[in-house]
Parts: sequence; structure tokens; C-alpha cells
Amino acid sequence: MTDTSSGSTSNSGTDFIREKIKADIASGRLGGRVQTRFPPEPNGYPHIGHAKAICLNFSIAAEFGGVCKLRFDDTNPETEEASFVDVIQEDIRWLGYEPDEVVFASDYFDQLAAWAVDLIEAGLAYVDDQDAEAMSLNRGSFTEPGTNSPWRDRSVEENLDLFARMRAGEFPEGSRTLRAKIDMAHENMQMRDPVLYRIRHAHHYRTGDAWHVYPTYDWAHGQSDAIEGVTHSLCSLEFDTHRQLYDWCLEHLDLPGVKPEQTEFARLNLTHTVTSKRVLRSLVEQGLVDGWDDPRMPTLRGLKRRGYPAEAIRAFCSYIGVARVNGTHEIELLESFVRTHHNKSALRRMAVLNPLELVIDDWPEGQVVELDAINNPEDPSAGTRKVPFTGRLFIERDDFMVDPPKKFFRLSPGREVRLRAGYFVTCTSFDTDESGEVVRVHCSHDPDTRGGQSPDGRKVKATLHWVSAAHAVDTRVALYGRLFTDSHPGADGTDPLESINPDSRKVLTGCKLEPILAETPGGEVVQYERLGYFARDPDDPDLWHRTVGLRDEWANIQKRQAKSKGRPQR
RNA sequence: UGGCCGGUAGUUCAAGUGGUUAGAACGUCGGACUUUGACUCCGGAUGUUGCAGGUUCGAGUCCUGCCCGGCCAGCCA
Repeated sequence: MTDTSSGSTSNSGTDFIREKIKADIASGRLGGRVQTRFPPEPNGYPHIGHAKAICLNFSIAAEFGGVCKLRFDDTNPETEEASFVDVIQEDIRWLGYEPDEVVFASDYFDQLAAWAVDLIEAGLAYVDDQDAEAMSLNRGSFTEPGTNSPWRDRSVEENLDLFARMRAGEFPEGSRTLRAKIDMAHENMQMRDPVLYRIRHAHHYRTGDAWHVYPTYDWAHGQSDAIEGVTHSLCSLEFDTHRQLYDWCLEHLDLPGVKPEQTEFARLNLTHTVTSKRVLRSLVEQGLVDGWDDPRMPTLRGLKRRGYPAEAIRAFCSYIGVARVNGTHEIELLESFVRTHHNKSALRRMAVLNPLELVIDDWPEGQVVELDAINNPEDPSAGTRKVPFTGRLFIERDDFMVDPPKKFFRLSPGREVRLRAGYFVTCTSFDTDESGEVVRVHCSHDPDTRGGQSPDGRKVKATLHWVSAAHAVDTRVALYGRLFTDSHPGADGTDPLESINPDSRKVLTGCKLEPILAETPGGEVVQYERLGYFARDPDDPDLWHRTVGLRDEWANIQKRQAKSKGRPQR
């Protein structure tokens, strides 16, 4: 089985990235050093996809005794905000990682500009007066070479002057750019004189109004890596074609130390989930969810509120490893990691979601018995608790059937079951309302089975959870289904929002909790026995979220029975 | 349309320099155990390794062609 107790295990033990690092160490290229970085743009909430990159970068640094910094890639003042900087840092720490240092690409703006001047002086960069449209037109296509800009051969002096005036804010936005002079006929489009600087008279959340030009990703990223001493710059597959430019920039600058190298890996996709900032934002803005931390959101904050442990997320990320192929993991796999984790640590409690009254007719009037119940069979040190038992209880509606089908072995007329940690009870009769719905079940009990034991060795086929009616605490419980009905939302080119599941959340009211559950702190996850893992909302003590259900064999049987019923025999 | 990267059970991943019956997990099915139809344990099933050729004693691995998918023509990252 998989080790979920640490974030550094993998199913394969190795992968192409770690292989490369080992080879680099062996060759001595790195001078014995390994350094990675997590470089988010502060323009949104981290989600499960980011978790993969975070885990990868931080765990690789840890495995190789290296360093991993958190670097905010804040080169676009139009979309970035300080608030996201805080959120991202908090979420990384929640996930379980501590950056060796928190740095900002904007800290390097001076150095980056100085290098741009070097490039100009070397005749490798020029100021282009073309607007975006003209530039696009002249870039050519996949099959046709581009056309040189009419401004491509300006003198070094003129370029220097123009760039200085761009920086000084003399020109309107979009009127000029600084471009690398590479090759407008290059087969790699990224190499057709890429833009290094664009004019933006925007307020930057950190540098304020000091700058009127901002570096592009391609100009900032590799050099930031180099400044920090990053050895392995891990990024997602779509930057593959940028690697050539990444290397070009570094090669043409006078850099100390080893040159960082970029390696690409597939980003994480999950079924029934979307990891696009754009789509996540519209979910929030259109009110389709309650916010970035809605328990249905794949954001780290959403998962946290839902009750996903950071440890399980780390184990999952480690397990899936890295690949060069874009794929989609089944969300069930993530859920299985969540179950595995909670199974070991979550306290067992009893809660009835859809209550049905059960009266024990031969129970002594008014008698209350305090029963001992095991807190966690997987962890004896978790001890026991007292649960009050009386003659009037609530059981789950699903646990009683008047006319049970085959393989249903819970309660039905004449049948005996165990009430967990309580007594064996036998159904003697039931009451219905005028519409025929069962409103109450009557039982007799066997006093010798106290604690759920069977002194005479007789067996029952089912053990039910229950809550004493007189002691029950009422609450609301939110049940969640998939946020998207499509396994691959938007994959066929449609708007992912078209496949949003209108029933992704069902809030049950009047749920009955055993009394001790009132003491569970907000944010904590317990197991409601036989039902699943549930997280108490950190802000609303009267709300519980179903993190994930238990594996449910009976549900599978029902599914199969329904299927075979709708199909001709044989 | 050109280039780059890929294509291995239902799914996601493994299979040193070509070397026995291509493995694992999740899912699924069956059984054991059980004071959770959970957990745990045991077992079964599912593959023309995208297709077609070629090299070789031997190809998932190397070569060629084709097919399919992803990415690239932002002054986003």
C-alpha cells in the first residue's frame, strides 16, 4: 500500500526529473547544489494543480538536501494583487512546506533592466515602434517566416535613448516594445524577436509607480532563476517551446555561477474538476459557489474546508509522480488518499442524517444508560467515550425497510440487528402516517447484549448507528456531489460551465448528532460511523461538510440490482 | 498548414544500455474477517504496448512511414 505518512514517497521511486538531477549531481555540473523554486503569479488562489508543483519543487529540494524558494512572478501589474501574495503563502504553509525564502521577481527589476541595456549594447535587442497588430502580422506563421521590423536596425545609441525614455514614461502604452534581436525566420515562434519589455503605466502592488516598463515572463523568469541560483527550473509542458528562449537569454548575459536548466512536466488534471483560474474565477463571480473556499472548489482553501488533510494531498501528489504526458487523474484516487488518511486518525462518532424514530417498547421508562464506545478501532490510544442510550432513538431511514430486497440485511420487521455499542434489538412492528410512510419503528431489546456483545454467540447481519432522541444535537450537514457532471469539463471545446452540476450540494437539516459532537472544534474531521468523514465548518458550528463517503458495498449492490432490473434477463 | 512533445489494462503510471509468462495502484468482480456492508487480508478479470513495415536470434524499447492527442503565430504566465 502507499505510504501516506510522508510526502516524499512515490509509486515509482524515481522519475525523469529526479533521474536528471541525479545525473547532474554525478557530472558535477551543479557543484553539489540543488535548488528549485515555486514561481506563482499572484493573481489567484492556489488549487490542487498548484499543489502538485508545490510538492514537486519542495520535496525535490528536501530529497537532495537543496533549497526551494517561493518566488512571486509579479511581472504583470494589471492582474496581480498583494492579497494573493498572502493567500499563496498561507496555503503553501498549510500544505506543509516552508519556503527557504520568499522572494519577488519585482526585486530584480533593476538588474533585469541593466541586462537589457547590455543586450542593446551588444546589438541583441532593439526598440520596436510597431504596435501589437503590426507585430503580429509580421511574425509570420508556422509555415511562413516573419518579416523584420522596419525598426530592427536602429543604432545602439538610438535604442539606448529610446529604452531610457520608455522607462521614463515618455511614451504611451503599446506604442513601443523592447525586443530581442534573434531571428524572424526561426522555426520556433518564440524565437522570432520576442518582446522583452512592454510599456505599462500601471501601479504595481510592490514597486508602486516607479516603473513604466515591465519585463515579460520570458525575460524575467530565467534570469530570476539565475540570480537566485536555481539549478532546476521545473515548469509545465506548455513552456516547452520557451526553453530555447530561456537558454538564449542566459547565454547572452554575463552570469555568475551555473546556468539553471528548465525541465517541463505535465500539470495535474482531475476528472470532474477544473483547474483553470479563469473558470474558477467565474464560478465565484457568477455565484455558482460560495467563494474561493467553497468546499466544492478545487482550491487548497476549498479542499481544506471540505476536510481534505494536507498530508493526503501531499501523498497523492507524490504518488501520481511526474510525467511528460498530459493526462487526467481520477478524482476517486485523490479521495482514496483522503479516506486512507482519515481512517487512521479520525475519531468515530455516531450521527443520523435522515432520522427515523426507533422505540424500544420493553425499555424501562425513563432509563438512561451510559455506554462505552470505541473512539477509533485503528488507534487504541484514542480510547473510549460515553454515549447515552435510551428507549427512544433515531436510526437512519435507509437502515429500515418494510419489504427488504435480497441482500438487504439491515432492520426490517421480525429481524434482529445490533445497535452499535448498544444492544441487539428486534423489530416488532412499525407505524405509518396517512400516506403510508414509515414514521416509527418498534423494537424489543435483549438486555444481555449490552455493549453490543453476544454472550450466547448468536450473530446478526448488521450493526446500525443510532442517536438517543432525548440527547441528540440537531445540525445541518452538507453533502457534495461532483461540481461538474462531465468527467472532462470543457474538453470538447464547450464551456466547462455548461456541465456544472446543479445538485452539487445538498444541505440536510435536522440531522441528529451524538452529544459529544457538540464539542468537536471547527475545522476538525470525524468519521460518522458507516457514513463517511465529515468536517465541522470552521465558521459555522451548526454546519458539517461531508469530506468523502466511506466505500459503500450496499450502494454498489443497489446499483447493480437497478441495472439488471432495467435489462432483460440473461 | 510547419515545428516540438507524447501514445503501455477502464483510469493514471512502471517496465537500467533491446532479453523469460508487460507490472502496480485506483476502480471493478469474488472470497475471508469484522460490534462500521468501513478497515484489513486473499484471489480473479481486463492489454493485438496507436497502426503498418523494417533491423535483430529476440522490439514496449532501435529505424522508416502513417494515424491520433497536446503545445506553439499575447506587449499573459
